[in-house]
Amino acid sequence: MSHGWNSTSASASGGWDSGRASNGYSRPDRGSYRSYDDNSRRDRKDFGSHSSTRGDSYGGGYGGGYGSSRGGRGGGRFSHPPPQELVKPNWDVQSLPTFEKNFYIEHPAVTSRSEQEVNEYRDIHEMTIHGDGIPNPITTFVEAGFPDYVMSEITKLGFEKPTAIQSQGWPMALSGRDMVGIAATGSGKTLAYTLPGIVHINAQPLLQPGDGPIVLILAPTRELAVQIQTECNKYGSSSRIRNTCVYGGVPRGPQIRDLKRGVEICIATPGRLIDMLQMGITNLRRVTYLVLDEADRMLDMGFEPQIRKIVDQIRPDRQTLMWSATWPKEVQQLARDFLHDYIQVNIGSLDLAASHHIKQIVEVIPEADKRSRLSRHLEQIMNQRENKTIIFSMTKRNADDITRNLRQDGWPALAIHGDKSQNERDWVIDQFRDGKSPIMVATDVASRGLDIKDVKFVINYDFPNNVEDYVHRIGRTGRAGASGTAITFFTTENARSSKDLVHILLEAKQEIPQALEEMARYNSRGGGLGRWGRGGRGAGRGGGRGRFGSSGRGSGGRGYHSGGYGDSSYGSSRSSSYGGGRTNGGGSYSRGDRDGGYSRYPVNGGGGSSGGW
DNA sequence: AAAAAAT
Repeated sequence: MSHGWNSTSASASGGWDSGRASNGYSRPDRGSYRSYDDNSRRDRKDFGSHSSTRGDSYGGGYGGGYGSSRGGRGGGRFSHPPPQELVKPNWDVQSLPTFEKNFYIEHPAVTSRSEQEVNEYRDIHEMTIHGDGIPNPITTFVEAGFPDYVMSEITKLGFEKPTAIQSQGWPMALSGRDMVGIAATGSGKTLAYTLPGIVHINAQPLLQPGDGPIVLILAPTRELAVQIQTECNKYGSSSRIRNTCVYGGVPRGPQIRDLKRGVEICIATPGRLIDMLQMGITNLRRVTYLVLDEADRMLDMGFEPQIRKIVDQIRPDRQTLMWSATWPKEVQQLARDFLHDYIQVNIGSLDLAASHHIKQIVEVIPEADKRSRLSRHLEQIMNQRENKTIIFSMTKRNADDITRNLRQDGWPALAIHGDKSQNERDWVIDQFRDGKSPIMVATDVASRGLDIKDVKFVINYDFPNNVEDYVHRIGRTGRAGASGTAITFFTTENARSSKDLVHILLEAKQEIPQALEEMARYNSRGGGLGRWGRGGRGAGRGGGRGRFGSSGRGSGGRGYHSGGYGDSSYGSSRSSSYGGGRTNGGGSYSRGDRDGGYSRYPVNGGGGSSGGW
């Protein structure tokens, strides 16, 4: 192919053969990846300035056969050849340049830890591991042995301890092994793979003209991709690691410019990346660290063909890290196809609602009552100090309708869904994240992966199509061990999900409204555990239950107090007192002054927030 | 019947 895909022609065009010696890079002894830190940073800085003067000077260096058609303008906007189908290269691993991927030097404190101590630590953090040769978890940042420039960022951000997924995931990832991590978003997953990624990058040859990224991170939604980029920016900047985020819905230009200038990290949603590859804007020949984030979601969204197409373009001896919130057999298959001899860590019980700290309230009501019921809930919620709320609807249209109604009623609500421009989507997320607008109405675009702090309430205005989505939606609250409340409107239309929902509530030891129980009893669909626990999707515990978690820890003991867990407000009394005609818990909210911002909400809970329910 | 994602 003209792409120079086979390694011979690739190295001829300079893409592969970036020769360490020639660019001044030399890897220090295996002693520690800490020690080459200074050296490589200096190099990167130098390169940085070189890169900024690049202009159109190295146009000819890459793209093989494309050179001539680009009319001599390096970044020419209209000079790309027509897209070409991607062909899977005939990988000959032997002839590819070698690369380093094992950087892990175990800290003495970690080495000296007894097996019992390690097991105890894993136990406390609800961690299960699968596979051979899994390194011990680290328990402090120091034990992870990150280079100083990473450490200083960690210190700067004021984290105290690694999260569970980080403490086990870092040594696994740093050791160069392929790995699977099963953990909810918000568990610190992003850092669990980006920091080792940065270490990986700093051990690779410096960027040469025409090089693609070293680290590729694939994510299912644009919002998630942006979220990941934000993390990368925090830690990559001090080591001059460049990244770009490639996703649809926004102009290609800036992304093309970034890719052509060269990046170490590329975060992408599949479609736009394939677009870029087909246009020959970049290539994946240099990728040696591949991350598939939210793998279950990507499969749910039908991305499998695209993912395969992309992964085909990456050398097979790469390091691959796959992350997922669940472990259904489709994801397992993907792991078998893309990973070699992988090791795995699961955090927490995969059982639903892994979230016993999320209070789940289900209200069986007629469709027509939803609107007024929502208002009442919001009156209560907005009286509280912490009141970030996501309202989920089934359709984009309904999301708009709900938002309009709320705004008419004076609530500061913003909507996000797939028909909004990317600009608006980003803006809405920002407003919501920063707490400038405490109510976000969303479709399932926001049901998974979004990691927004302090979401205290999730309201399922419409019940989702399936219980997996239900679980993911309610998982937007109660993040990182915080408390949260999910309120779900359930109508007779949803009866076919009643059994599944009852099962979830049972498992999470939540109250089950009688009406729901009856529906479940008379509704024959599914039988037994319904979709859950059949070993198929969702909880996907391979063979029945108990593979991770619920049989042992997780389900029973931890921290569930029937009643006043978390916020005092949603106490056990709510089901009886709620709806009894009370419309205003504390009296301080008054209707009618729309457009007044939301400063009218009491800022410190003074409005009697604990009275209502 | 719906949402997301490349246009």
